[in-house]
Formats: sequence, C-alpha cells, structure tokens
Amino acid sequence: MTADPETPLRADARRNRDQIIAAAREIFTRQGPDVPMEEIARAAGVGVGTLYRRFPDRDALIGAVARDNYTRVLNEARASTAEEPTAWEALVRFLRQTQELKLSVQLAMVSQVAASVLTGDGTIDEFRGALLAELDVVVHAAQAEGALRKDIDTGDVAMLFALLLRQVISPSEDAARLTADRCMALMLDGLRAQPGTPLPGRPLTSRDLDWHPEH
Amino acid sequence: MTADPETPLRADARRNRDQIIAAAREIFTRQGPDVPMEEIARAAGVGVGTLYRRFPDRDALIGAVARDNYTRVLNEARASTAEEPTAWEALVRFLRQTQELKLSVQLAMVSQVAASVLTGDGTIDEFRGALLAELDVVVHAAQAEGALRKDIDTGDVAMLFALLLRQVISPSEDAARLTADRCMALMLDGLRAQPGTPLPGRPLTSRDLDWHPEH
Amino acid sequence: MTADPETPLRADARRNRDQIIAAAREIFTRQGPDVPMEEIARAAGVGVGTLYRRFPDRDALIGAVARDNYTRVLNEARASTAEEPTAWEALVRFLRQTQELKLSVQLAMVSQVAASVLTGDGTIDEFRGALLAELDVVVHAAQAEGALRKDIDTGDVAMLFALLLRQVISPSEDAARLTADRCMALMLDGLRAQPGTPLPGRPLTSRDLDWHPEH
Amino acid sequence: MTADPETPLRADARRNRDQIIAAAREIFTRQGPDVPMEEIARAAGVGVGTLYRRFPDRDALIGAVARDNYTRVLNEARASTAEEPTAWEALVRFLRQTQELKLSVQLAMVSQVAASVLTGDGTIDEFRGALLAELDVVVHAAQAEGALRKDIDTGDVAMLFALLLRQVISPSEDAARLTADRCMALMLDGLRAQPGTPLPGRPLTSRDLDWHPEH
DNA sequence: AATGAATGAGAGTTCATTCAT
DNA sequence: GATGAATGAACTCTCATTCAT
Repeated sequence: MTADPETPLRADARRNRDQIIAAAREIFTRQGPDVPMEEIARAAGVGVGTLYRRFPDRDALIGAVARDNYTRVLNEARASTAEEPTAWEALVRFLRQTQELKLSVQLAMVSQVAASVLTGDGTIDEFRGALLAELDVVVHAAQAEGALRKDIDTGDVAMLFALLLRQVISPSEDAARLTADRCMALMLDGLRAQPGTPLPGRPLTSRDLDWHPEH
Repeated sequence: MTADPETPLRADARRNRDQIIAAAREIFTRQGPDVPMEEIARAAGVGVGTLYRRFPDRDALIGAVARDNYTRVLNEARASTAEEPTAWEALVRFLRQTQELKLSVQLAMVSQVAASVLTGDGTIDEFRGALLAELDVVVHAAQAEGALRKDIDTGDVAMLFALLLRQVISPSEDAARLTADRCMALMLDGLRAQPGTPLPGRPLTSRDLDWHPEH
Repeated sequence: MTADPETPLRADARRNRDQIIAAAREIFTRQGPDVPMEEIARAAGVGVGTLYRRFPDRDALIGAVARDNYTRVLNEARASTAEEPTAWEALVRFLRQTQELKLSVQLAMVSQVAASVLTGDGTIDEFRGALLAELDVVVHAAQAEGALRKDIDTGDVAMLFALLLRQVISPSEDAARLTADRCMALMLDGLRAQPGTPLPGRPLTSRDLDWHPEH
Repeated sequence: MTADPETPLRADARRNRDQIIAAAREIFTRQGPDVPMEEIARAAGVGVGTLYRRFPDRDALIGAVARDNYTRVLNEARASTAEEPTAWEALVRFLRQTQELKLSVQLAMVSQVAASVLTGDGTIDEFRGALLAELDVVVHAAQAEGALRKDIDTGDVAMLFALLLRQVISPSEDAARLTADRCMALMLDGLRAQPGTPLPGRPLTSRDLDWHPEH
C-alpha cells in the first residue's frame, strides 16, 4: 500500500524505491521475472524487508517496473513524433529505440505470470492506451504520407513489432544484433507502401489489441 | 541416455512414455518448461515415479520432447519440399504449418533453461543441422525461381520465422490467429523478390546460426 | 511367507534365494544395510519382484542374511574347538577368522535398524544362544588351562571382540589390516593370564593415521 | 563455509545456530547421521528453513557438529594432561571422559557418509592433527614413566580406543556401562608395561548379554 | 514363477513472505 | 524504517513395495 504513487516518499525511501526498480528492470530483462526476490534486493543494495515494504509482493514489483518502463517508452514515442520530419521516419526511429521497449513487451506479452499481473492493473492499461494512441497517429500519418501500405492498421504494426522485440537467444552478441537489424529491415520492407500481396483478413486496429471486450 | 532407442520398451512402458511426451508437449507449449513435474505426470495419467523412471530429470524430459518435436518438424519440412510445385510455395507451406514448429522454437530459443539443456545435446544439434540443411535448399531454390529476394540467406529466413513462431499472448483465440496470419503475410511480403530497400550487413547463412564455432 | 525355511523350494527358486543372500551379504558388508533393494536384486541377477517374492520386505532379508551368517560363524567356532589343541588357541583362531563374524556383528550391533529386526527374531536368538554356549565352553576351558585370566567371563570376551570386529575406516587397506592385527594382539594380551607377548608389525605412530600421504 | 566465524551473528541467529548444533549432536549420537533434517529442526525448535539457512546442506551440518565436537575433545585432552599428575593417569582420564569423544569417533570413523564429508574439510584435519599431537605427547611421556609398554606408539593407542568408543548396542544402560568399563580396563591392561591389574565389577557371563530379561 | 513397470509416500532443498531486532 | 532471520509451503527426486505382463 505504501507503494501508492500518491503518497510522496521521504528522500531516502524514494531513493530505495528507485534503486529497486532499476535493479529489477536490469534483472528481469536479463533473466526473466522468476528470479528470487532476494537476488533483486541484493542487486538493489537493500534487504528483502525493504523490498517488501515498498512492494507488497512480486506482482506489485512487476507492475511497478512495467509502469516505469511504459513511461519511458511513451516519452520516447512522443519525442520521435515531435522530432522526426516524417511519420515514417518517426516510426522507424521509434522502433529502433528498442532497448526500453523490449522489456515492456517482455513483461507484457511473454511471461504468463507477468501478463496476468499487468492485465488487471489500471495504470498499465492507461499507459498501453496512451501508447497505442500515439502509434495510431504515426501509423495513419505514415499512410497519409504514402510511405506505409494502406491495407494495415495500428494493430498490425504493434503486433509485428511486438514479435520483433522479443529477446532472441543467439550464438553471440554480434549475431544477435545483426539478426535484429536485418529482421527489422525485412519487416519494414513488408510494411512499406510498394504493395505486395493482399493480406488476409482486415486491418488490425488498436482496438483489436484491447484485452477487455469479453472475458 | 534414457530414451535409449536401442532397448525396445515393453508395450505398456512404451505407451506411458508416449503419453508423457504428449502431455509434456501440450503443457510446455501452453505454460513453458517450468511446470511442476507432478502436473505433467497427472496430465499424462501416470504417477511421478513413472515419469522419473522414464526421464531421470526435468532436463531429460525437455530434451526428449524437443527431440520428438524436431522430428515432426523435419518430416513436415521434407513433405513440403517433396509435394509443393515451387520452392516458394514449399517455404510458405512449411512456415504455415507452424503448430509443431512453435514448440521447437520455444524450447530451443525462448527459455533460458531449455536452451542450455538442448545446446549440450548432440541429437538436438543433429536435428537442427538437418533442418537448416533442408531450409538451405528451399531458400536457394526459391531465389533461383526468382521468388525470393537475393540479398538474404537461410539464416535470415530462419531467424525471421523464429520470431514469428513465438507464442503470442493475445486477447482472444481469434485475434491471435488473425494476428499470426497477418504477421506472416507481412513478413513474406518483406521476403519477396521485388526488393525494396537494401538490408544492413550481409546475408545470414545457416552457418551463422551455429552455436559452436567459438566459445 | 514363502521365505519360510520349512517349505522346500524348487531347485531354481533355491538358487535364486541363495544368490540373493550372497549378493546381500556382499553389499551389506560393504555399504551397510541401507542400500536400495533394487541394487541388491541387480547384484543377485534377478528382478526386484523375485527378491520380494522370496523376502517380503527388507527386514526379512536382513534377518535371512544374519541367520545365514550366524550359521557360518557357528560352524567356524565348532571347527575351531574341534581342531585346535588348546582352548586358548581355539579362541584365537576363532577370533582371527573374523571375516564372517564381522558382518554378523555389524548387522547385530551397529545398525539401529538391523538390531531391532534381529532382536525380535527367534531364530536369531537361537543362533546367538548357541554361539555363546560354544564360547562359554572355550572360555572356561582356556581359564582351566591357565591361559586366560580368571577374573573375566564369556560376556567380557564377547563384548571385547564385538568391539574389535567393527568395520574400521582406515586410510588404506594395509593400515586397516595392520591396525586390526595389533589391536587384536593387544586385546589378547589384556586377556592373557600372563600378559606381555610381543606384538605383530611395528608400532603405529600418529603419522600412520594420516589420511593424505598417498591417494 | 557456512559457519564462517568471521561474521558475527545476530543474537537470535547465534542462539538458533547453537540449538541446532546441540540438537544435531544429540540426534546424530543416538541415531547416526541419516536422520531427516526435519527431525533435527524440530528437535532444535526451529523450522527446516532456518536449519538450511544456517547450514546449506546435511554435509555442512555434519561438518559443523564434528568441528564443535573435536573442539570439546581437544579441550578435554588438554585439561587432562594439564591437571593429572602422571601421563598414564592423564591418558586414562582422557579415555574415560568418552562422552564427547564417542560422537567424534562415530562421525569420523563409523559412517561412510560422514567420513567422506570430514575428510575433505581442512578444519577437521587440523583438529585431528592437534588431537594426535596431544596424544603423542601423553603416550611418549607415559612410556618414559615406565607405565606404558614400549612396543607401541600413538597410532596403536588411538586405534584401540577408537574401537572402544563405538556406540555399543547393549541390553540395558547398566550392562552398557559395565561393559564399557571392563573393556576399557582390559584394553588398558593390554597397554600396560606391567599388566595384571584387577578389573572393575564382576565377570560378564554369557547371560549378561541376553537381550530379553526386561524390556 | 519371474520380471520390471507403476505407484506414492517421504526426504532434501528453495524461496516468497512475515516478523523480531 | 531498514534489516536479515525464521517460517513453511511447494517442488524435485528416490526408493520400498505392489501389480500387470
């Protein structure tokens, strides 16, 4: 309950909280969300007790890390649209700045545990909504520019890149990077306006990614 | 070592073994490789003891499931090349028959645990090699046909589709299927011969996916 | 129930039974009475099922091995008294033929499990009684000969040698044997009416107890 | 590694640790080193978790108990030499104060498991060395005094008494004590330069070994 | 009757979470 | 408030014993 963002924390408590989130992001990214809580506490330089005072349980921590991360991603997305000359370029830049995204997506979509935690969390949903809204704009703008093919929509782009952003297990760091770059380029090529083959179904809108409608 | 094909099993033992692998495939696919052994045993309709008699530990089970799975995939790949009129169509069909593939890729590339188990297992390496060899042929043939762009190689195709084959966490079954179909179509579009933009780096060959060279 | 010695067994069953007891003696002696039943079965060249058909449970097996062993010991004791010229020599010879004895004593007196099994077993008690009766005769005869001190009785001798017959954990085979010989000589000297006989080998220094030198 | 004396423990942790060692000593002495960890925890009044926090596994616990015990034994040995007027008396007193010794010897020499744990443990080796050094002095002094026979050395004494110190399984507490006393007296007589001292108690007859009378 | 497969209770160990210091 | 100790439930694995072949 103390983890409530409303209540402003004392300076040292604040610092602890941040260290924990930073450590958890680091470790979650590297090892997934199943690491012992004690390890996270150690990496953050605090005792487990402190960790649990800040975050009542593992789920709360995952939620906090994801929230923190979505914020970064959102900021990045906004910076991209604000600073790039064309929507297409904004889209590309945004997608290339994947470091932060990666974790979000991991947490949001790979781990079963994490996914269920996040789904029930209002703040997360909000961020998710904000992010999709942002993406909506860019996607439609890129289509208006004639850079992005017309038979797709935001949902397609989101899902396609969600795939791309998974942690790939590769023989080496180099191979991983090269792989990631080329895959992204191939995908972008698939998205580009010079049509290609008709796609099955109908464009996936950002609404299609909503979790709630039924169930 | 357990699944030693030398010693033929008694009929009932054989049946149990198959049920266990089937149950494990099912559950691994759905929940990842960390499920309690007891749950797998229950799903297979046997006691834990039986499971452990057949597979000395979790790693052995993972290995066996992966081996079994790779075999299916390989068969499928061969059937595709044998039966489809063009290499491109063989490639597409092979990639569409993803149900089996999905688990292989999951086991081989998503889970840290699983990956390390599989890496040390010769049989797995063999299957992996055989599969890449098969893919090699199709990819090059598709390029010769003029259907597949020339600036890529087997490694690119493998990695791109490895991404695609991840379990996607989606709001609904329908959404998941639609998503998968469209993503695949977009990717195929990226792969098609009418080029598009130049790709970064150099084509990834199947050698690039080898785990062993150094380290 | 089949293990009842009354019922004569078929030849092959008999053979199985003997192999099992032989294997169990071997293994119990080497590793104590906690070895897996399966290991015993394997060593005996039969399936566990067969072992269990012969001996309803582990305790029954321990009892059978001990019974078998006591019989050997008793035979040995009788041979000693029958064949040696003096009672003292019979005593010494008997005590030196410790190989069989060792296991009896182990089973009877070292292991808690074994002890309780054996205590409740009438046949064992009988053998035990017979053995003590035999020892009684020798001890008293040796005292009459003037070779054995008068202020002791059969119980003293039995207990003293029970101690001696424990498995000693020693740095090496050689050290173990030398140790056993010298300890026995010292004990015999303690028992003698006129002590002071020369000891075998050379004095064991504290270096001789070092575990590390070689191996 | 666990019982690292560097890091001072918190008061409660210290108390728990001591209780665990005390309980383990008690139980190991009575039942050998194979008792369930849970039983030890219960006897110590803590949860298993606590036991495992203190001692990463059974071996670590055995090591700690043995270390603790050797310390006591060593102290006793030193007190004996310091306080007794002659080396022979020091030797006798030391050997009579067997309660502590017994467990050491049990752990060090009877159990296969325990023996291998202890062998690899430097601290144990040190204690063992120190103890033998102490014994060396007493033995040689007793020989110089003319009390101890000259054709033996420290190793003989150590091994002989190692035998004596085994847990004897006896019909009753009384019988056990009488047995121990008389065996020790006989052994001491074997060691004496001028043997032939009167023994304590009365001769143990074969009846004294009967298990049944009471209980 | 022999075999070895199946069972399940129980032991060792880990780790999320609570609580005393 | 912070710390790290204690707890116990949950999980992996083993093995005595039973049972189908």
